[in-house]
Amino acid sequence: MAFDRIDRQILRLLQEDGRMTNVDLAERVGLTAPPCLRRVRALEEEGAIRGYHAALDPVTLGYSITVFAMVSLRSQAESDLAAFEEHVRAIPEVRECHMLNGEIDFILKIVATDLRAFQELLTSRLTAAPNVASVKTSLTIRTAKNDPGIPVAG
Amino acid sequence: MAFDRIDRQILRLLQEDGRMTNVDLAERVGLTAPPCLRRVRALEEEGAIRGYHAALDPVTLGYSITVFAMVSLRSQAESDLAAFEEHVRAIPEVRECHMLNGEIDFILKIVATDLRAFQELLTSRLTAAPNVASVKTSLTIRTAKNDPGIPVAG
DNA sequence: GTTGAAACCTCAGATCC
DNA sequence: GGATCTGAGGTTTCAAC
Repeated sequence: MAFDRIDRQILRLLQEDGRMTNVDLAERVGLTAPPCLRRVRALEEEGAIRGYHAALDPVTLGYSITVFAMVSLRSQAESDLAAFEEHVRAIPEVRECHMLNGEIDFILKIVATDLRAFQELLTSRLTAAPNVASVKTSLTIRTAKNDPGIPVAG
Repeated sequence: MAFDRIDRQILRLLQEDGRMTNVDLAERVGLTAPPCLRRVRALEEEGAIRGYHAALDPVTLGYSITVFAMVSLRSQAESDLAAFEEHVRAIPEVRECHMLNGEIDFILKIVATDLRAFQELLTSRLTAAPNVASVKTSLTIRTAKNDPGIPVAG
């Protein structure tokens, strides 16, 4: 999987605007439509492009709260780690769950409609989960940067 | 801005698949194409839909490292907070920067191609930034869940 | 093996009801 | 919200480099 300059341009442009038409995209990268479309399909099949998503505005849709939760478990046996991951995967308000090195085991990004809903989620579904030793939460005051994806040169 | 059941369906479907054609979308929500397109345009103009993005695979594109950095500043005066935000906004590897309540001032999500590149970024551009008191970093071992966006009923 | 040209067919967008 | 229409874009086929 080696990406040439045109592939990287395609990836960068589609990361910026996922609904760009193929003819626009082709023009921007200096190709005609058919070879451009073939490259896009190839990038999708190779897994370089995982999907396309509309970015919704949380606040407009009623999700005014974003919280980061640092979770430590009592047991770090693989089966216990996996069980916790499975548990949070089923909670729609938990959008991200990353296992970390160091003192804390997981960091979670959680969204909620308001503080009350978050407290309810925290106490009844997170702190109360099996094997959870401690949960430290931090409310997001404001978000200065929130770019999905990764840097792409080209 | 009140969203009815069809609006929420549209939002949910476009969050799942941002390249769905309007005719597909219309069929799924039980409308014909023109009114469906009018709703989508309205949702875009109201700001409920902020944009569309291809989700790229970090590992395939050479970004094998994801790190969370907890940053504390020496001064929390608004001008100093804003200066720090401006500083990290210009670093492409810093994808997210959220101001938090509590002991730490900011949490950053950072991607890097490898550990060496991350260490370089950390020491030369983050720890060395003006007004930074401490930076604690945690490497992501694995990511159990990473859903962009928010829960949408419908 | 990848590009480009042409054909076809579906979709987006505008208009009107 | 739905029906109709037109022009534009997506997609396939095939020839050429």
